Amino acid sequence: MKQYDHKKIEKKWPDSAKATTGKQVEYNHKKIEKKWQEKWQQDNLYQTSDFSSKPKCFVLDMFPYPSGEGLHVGHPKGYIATDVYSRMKTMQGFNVLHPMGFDAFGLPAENYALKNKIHPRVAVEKNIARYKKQLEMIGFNYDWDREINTTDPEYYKWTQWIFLQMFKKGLAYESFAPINWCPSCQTGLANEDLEDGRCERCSSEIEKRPMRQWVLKITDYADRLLQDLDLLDWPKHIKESQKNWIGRSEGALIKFPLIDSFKYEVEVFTTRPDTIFGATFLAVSPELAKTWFLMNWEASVEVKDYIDQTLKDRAKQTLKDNPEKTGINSGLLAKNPASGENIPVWITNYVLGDVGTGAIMAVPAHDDRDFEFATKYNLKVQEVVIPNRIDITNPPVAGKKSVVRSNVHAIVRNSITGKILCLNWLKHPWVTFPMGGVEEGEDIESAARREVLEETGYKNLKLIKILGGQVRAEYFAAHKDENRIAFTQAVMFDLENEDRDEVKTEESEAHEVIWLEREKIKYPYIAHSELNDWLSRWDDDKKVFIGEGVLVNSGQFNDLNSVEAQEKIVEFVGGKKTTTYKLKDWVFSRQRYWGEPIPIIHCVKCGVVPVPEKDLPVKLPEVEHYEPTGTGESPLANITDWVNTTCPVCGGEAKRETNTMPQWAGSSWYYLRYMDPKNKQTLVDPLKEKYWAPVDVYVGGTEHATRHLIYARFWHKFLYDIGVVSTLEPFARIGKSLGLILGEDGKKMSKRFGNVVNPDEVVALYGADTLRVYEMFMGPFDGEISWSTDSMIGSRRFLEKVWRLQSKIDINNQADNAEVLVLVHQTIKKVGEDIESFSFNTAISSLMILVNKLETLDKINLEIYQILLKILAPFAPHVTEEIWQNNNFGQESITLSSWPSFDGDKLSSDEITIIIQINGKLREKIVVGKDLPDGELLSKVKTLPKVQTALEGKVIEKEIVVKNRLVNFVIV
RNA sequence: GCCCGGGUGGCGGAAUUGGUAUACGCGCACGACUUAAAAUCGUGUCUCGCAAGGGAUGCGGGUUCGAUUCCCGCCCCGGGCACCA
Repeated sequence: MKQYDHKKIEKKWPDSAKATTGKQVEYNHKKIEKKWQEKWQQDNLYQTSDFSSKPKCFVLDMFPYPSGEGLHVGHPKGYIATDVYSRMKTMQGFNVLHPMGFDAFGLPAENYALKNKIHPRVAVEKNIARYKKQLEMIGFNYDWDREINTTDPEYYKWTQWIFLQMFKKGLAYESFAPINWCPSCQTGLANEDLEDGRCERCSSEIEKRPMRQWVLKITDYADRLLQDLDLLDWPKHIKESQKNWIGRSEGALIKFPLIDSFKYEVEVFTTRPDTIFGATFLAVSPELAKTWFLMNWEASVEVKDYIDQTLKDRAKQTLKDNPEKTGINSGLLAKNPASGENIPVWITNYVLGDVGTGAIMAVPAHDDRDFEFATKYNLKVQEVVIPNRIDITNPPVAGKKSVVRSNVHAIVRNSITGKILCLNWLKHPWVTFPMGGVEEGEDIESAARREVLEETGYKNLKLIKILGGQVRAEYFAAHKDENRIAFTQAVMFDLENEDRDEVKTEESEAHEVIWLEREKIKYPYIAHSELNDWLSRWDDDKKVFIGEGVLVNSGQFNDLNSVEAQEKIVEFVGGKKTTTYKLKDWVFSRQRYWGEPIPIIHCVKCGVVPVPEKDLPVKLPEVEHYEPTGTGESPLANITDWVNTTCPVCGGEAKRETNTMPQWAGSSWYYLRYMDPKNKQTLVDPLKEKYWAPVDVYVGGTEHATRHLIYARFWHKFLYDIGVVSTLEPFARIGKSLGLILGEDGKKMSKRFGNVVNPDEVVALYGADTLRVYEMFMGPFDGEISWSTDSMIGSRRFLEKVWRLQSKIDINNQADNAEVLVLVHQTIKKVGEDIESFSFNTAISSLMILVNKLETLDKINLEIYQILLKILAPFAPHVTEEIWQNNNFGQESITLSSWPSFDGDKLSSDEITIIIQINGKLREKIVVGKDLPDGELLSKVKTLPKVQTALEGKVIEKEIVVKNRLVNFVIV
């Protein structure tokens, strides 16, 4: 394959290229881009003013975490998108806020500093400077006066302030429960920081460690976080992730009293109260069982040992493991509040202490895990819900009497041919298995054998298996003129030999015996609506029915639909409808140096005391050593000057809290600070907040779907509750999530794979405008796409074409080319709509189509060329600015010009191409005037030679005309 | 296992209130310019067929005058959750 020689391309744009009057100047991005970037800066072109008569638009990027490696070409993709979007919005007359800042606290920065033996503060400053330089090269329209940095004490003062407000409301609390501990990062982590039971940063296996932690009560907001997703214009998959993460499940709390001298009621949480009659034992977590010791439960030694051992194993086991289910009979009996039966209480490792109530009612017939356990320990399995099928080909007929029957289906297989024995009914359009009613006192297998013998004469059958429990079905039995409600079981046999008795005449007159291939055995060809149930049980022995159905063996609730029965049963057993969540409170302290100090003081006398607001910020002390201690204490604990303080309440001896906040603290509210970045009195001025909030468009990667985006929503809702912000949600819209740019090899761009492409090189080679156009054109914004420096040439060629069109401008050209005019209006419309919907790739494609068209003309109307420049400007601000100003198209920057509008009447031309189809196949095209009446169109079309040949000697059954689009002749 | 999203040329991809499938770009081939090459410009580029015409949007059915688009059943890929009761 031929490779472009980039060095040679570069020679084409030497730095020395000079403008010559009257002559075409070469497009030299090196000269143009730097010049305009400096000029824009000088003119404060991108300074945003608070308040304006214009409508506001807040466009936000997820701010970067400045790593030591600098930017690769994947990073700017999202920034380019918001830049394009915000530039268009500015031209459309909005007062746009498009800020940038840096999120720099946390482990990556600290680890980088440790590795390179420089102080994190110094490292962060250096990295930020590098990032800013790289960003500036691409020509973004940020208002750098509003830059923020989460590690700036003037910023984190307010992060600490929010924490204090939460503390005051009881939403920040100390916990001593076991938490996730990363032995490599030497810190506790939140649930959100894990990936498959490993540390999301370093992939170490996580241990459970009991230790003192600050925790934020995000669970108080679980329901609102879930509900208010409906208010958001976000991509489906992000909402979906949040939904899954919050993990709401509705069910009921039901009490099972113990029948024992140990008086206690075991409360269980279940999502399936309808199955309670099938609850044949209770399964209790060892964590819960252990608490019973405190209530004077006299357990046997074996039981105590089991509990201790299981708890020990659990501490060691990684979160991902699904160990073999074990358990022990506690010796206790509980009363099933629905059936009244006494059922055993088992202590098991498959019930978790921190989910629900730590105990479940086990329904082995309708839950895979309970079934597995019951099978292992030989516990009773009681079926209480069965599938309910209505025969759609033979539905019950209204007004006919209904008969309830107990039925059997016999599935007989010829063990040599594999074919299945069926009956072809002679007076009805049915094919069925041998079948019939089960007689009083008859077992299911005998009934099946009897039916096979009576109906087909075969007598030597070997039982293979009974296909699970009953299935309820409703159908109309035409041969008996009655509706049936049949409770049916199926029995499978192998035919041992062909020995066969004579069958009665009435049977042989009703149906003939046929043998069918297994592939033929499908509903509705086989007229049993239960068939799919049989088929799914056919090869699969373990069959637990977890679906919706009809209740059986459930006393007064029999025959009820299982979903409808839920509420009634909860009421019957005195249970309580309730809701649980997977979301856990946010473990908020880290035992590391580089984070916001938690503004709390521990006083010997007064206990936990918040730092008074006037003393904020609690600054991170300057230290020599900031390595993690590994003891579960933060490195700050060793800085005695800093740690030792006086209690703000009693003035006595006190120590500062030494844990720091997690990386996600600063980013949970940063968008608010952009509205008012320098305010010393308050987090954000309420008037400014009211003006700018909410963020109109937010852009960033999917990896933040369940952390940053949940945390920020949580903090925002809290700030709403205490009156700091005025909107329910922080980010109204996430247009599309940002798809990664992979390396040319299809792998994630990383130093490790040696596939990193640096934007500096690419900008030097092709220019920032080409980079911007290319990244937007590569593919759909939310798609994951491999980088290709070779493919960039297309975007460069496009900009060069635009550049060359300058020579064709003709002020006297009257723009009377109707075709071009239509295209221009279509392009204005499409580019505007596509940028709005983040479909940048198709916006550029339509710009290319316009440019290709203009290139075919000898002269270009000035106005049309200006329109082209304007709608291209958001993508390629430098080159369009250069052309704009060089030709004196305006006194000011093209950025300050207004977005062109399109004329709805000019979106289609007066001449329309109509396609002509014969039987739906394209046969001919014709150009006619717009809105030509159907009759005229048809007669015109029929004169076309191709149409005439096609229609010759044929009868036209139908003529379909779709206005301004097509004619279709249906012929025989 | 449950829940989302997706499958279209050699490649990135376009087109869905059902109406010309493969826009735009890359690549490739040929041609023009050039001593030559690069760049640039032009032409061609789903597939079978000389043509007429046929076939193709993961697979199999269905609805329709007409299906990439809607319905049913599968297969595969990506993602979220997961002993969550």
